[in-house]
Amino acid sequence: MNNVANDPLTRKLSTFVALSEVELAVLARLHGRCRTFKAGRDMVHQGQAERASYILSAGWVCSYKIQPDGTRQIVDFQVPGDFLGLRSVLLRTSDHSFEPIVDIKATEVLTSDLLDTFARAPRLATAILWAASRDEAMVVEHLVGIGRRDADARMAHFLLEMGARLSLVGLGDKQGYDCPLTQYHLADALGLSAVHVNRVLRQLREAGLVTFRDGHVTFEDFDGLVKLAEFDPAYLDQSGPLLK
Amino acid sequence: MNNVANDPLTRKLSTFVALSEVELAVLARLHGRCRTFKAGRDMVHQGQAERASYILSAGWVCSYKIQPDGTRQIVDFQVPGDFLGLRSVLLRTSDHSFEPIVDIKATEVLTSDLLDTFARAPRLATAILWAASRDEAMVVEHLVGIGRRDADARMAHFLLEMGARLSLVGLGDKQGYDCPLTQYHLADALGLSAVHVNRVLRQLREAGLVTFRDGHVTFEDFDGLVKLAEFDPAYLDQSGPLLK
DNA sequence: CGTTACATTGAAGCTTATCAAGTGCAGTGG
DNA sequence: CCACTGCACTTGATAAGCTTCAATGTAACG
Repeated sequence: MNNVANDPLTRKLSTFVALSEVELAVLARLHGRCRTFKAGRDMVHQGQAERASYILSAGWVCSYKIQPDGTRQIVDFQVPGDFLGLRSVLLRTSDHSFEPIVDIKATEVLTSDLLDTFARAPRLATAILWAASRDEAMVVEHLVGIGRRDADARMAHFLLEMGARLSLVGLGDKQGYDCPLTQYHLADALGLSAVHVNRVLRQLREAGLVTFRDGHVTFEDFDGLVKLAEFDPAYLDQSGPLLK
Repeated sequence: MNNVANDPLTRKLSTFVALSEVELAVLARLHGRCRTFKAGRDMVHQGQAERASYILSAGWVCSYKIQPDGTRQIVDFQVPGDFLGLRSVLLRTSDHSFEPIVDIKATEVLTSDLLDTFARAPRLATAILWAASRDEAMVVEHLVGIGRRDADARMAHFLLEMGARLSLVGLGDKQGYDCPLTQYHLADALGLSAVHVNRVLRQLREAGLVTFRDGHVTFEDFDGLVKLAEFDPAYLDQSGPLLK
């Protein structure tokens, strides 16, 4: 369980409520077996009945759905401190798949332990539900982006959101962040073709707004990007440490 | 609180777990003041800090987000038995707005009562979390539709989903259902223009699949529509009473 | 009976997809 | 060490799908 205070989930939940020693201990006990997963190999498969969820401690994961015609829609990315599969523990089958984008570390959380926590540490439970609500708000914002923003704004918004999320756990700032995604991941997430993703990235780069290259996102003109994307981070509910 | 057993929410939750007398009583007590809202007048406004959520007992509501440029994305529709604003009770501000599509009836649920219920009736709490998980799964499927389905399949999928959801609370079947939406609602929900919605509806009608007219959806060729939409209702997690 | 809200249709044009070809680079095995 | 392979990225040409603009139709309502 190592140093709980510096664990990314603890860090994230602490922006919502200050947790007591006791609550931190309950949270620590929630962390089960620590497992590693290889990049590219699915952890959970669509349609599979899954009894546990995970807390991601290192690396990036994406959750996605495959269509019968083979096209893929990435629903969300998970970064350190995020839950994996929290939504589907209560559903009879997982409605989506998880793919580690790089080699990752995650600890298992048993559904029974989770429900126990709800009865025994209500404040912690509230914090976990807050995180889940925030996750859903991100999916909603993603939906809005795909439905109503053009490709440029969509990309800009996405890059800004990931920056804000990563900065919350200390993995990014207003300069930029490390990002292991390929242009294919971006395409599957944003509902675009990989070819078009390439063109959009070029435009943003040539406009001097942002550079996506060699696994790193560099913000060249942060405010300009915010304006293009009409990015309002209210939905992330992290009024404190936004991008510094 | 009238006849709880026939209340649409009770009916919905019962497809997940059989609730005991005691749990039904707690659920009944959760229902606060019954209120009515006029069609078209917003109930909750984006950015507003909201302390309560609602249980919808009659009528249709949509939840949506407005973009700075004025375009609107409808995130989901709520029908009788659905919660309203459950996701945002824990967030500091509501991240979206609610508009009643017709005159509706809804009962208020206080956040404090809700959290109490979690501690006092764990099985009921699980059922409520199940409903919330299912709502999120619907948003995810909506995201997939907008990102990866063409306009025809998107429309077909939407009409089928609403049919399945309504049949769960006894308001629809394999023949069709009453639907108070305008083509503008459909456009805002599906990420299309109203003009294109009109054309798509015409195509589906002329192909002998569905008719959307005068506030009523009529399935003319249910299986054909399922095939076109590649509709797999697994995500709705309502294995029992799907469309009859 | 004019007004308003919703539905319908045509025409033109833009955004994005698809197809096709080619570059650059890291890893692998001879 | 070098050819070979595979993957990610890049670019151009063409075309589809959908939007926008504009006009018209239709039913309900005060």
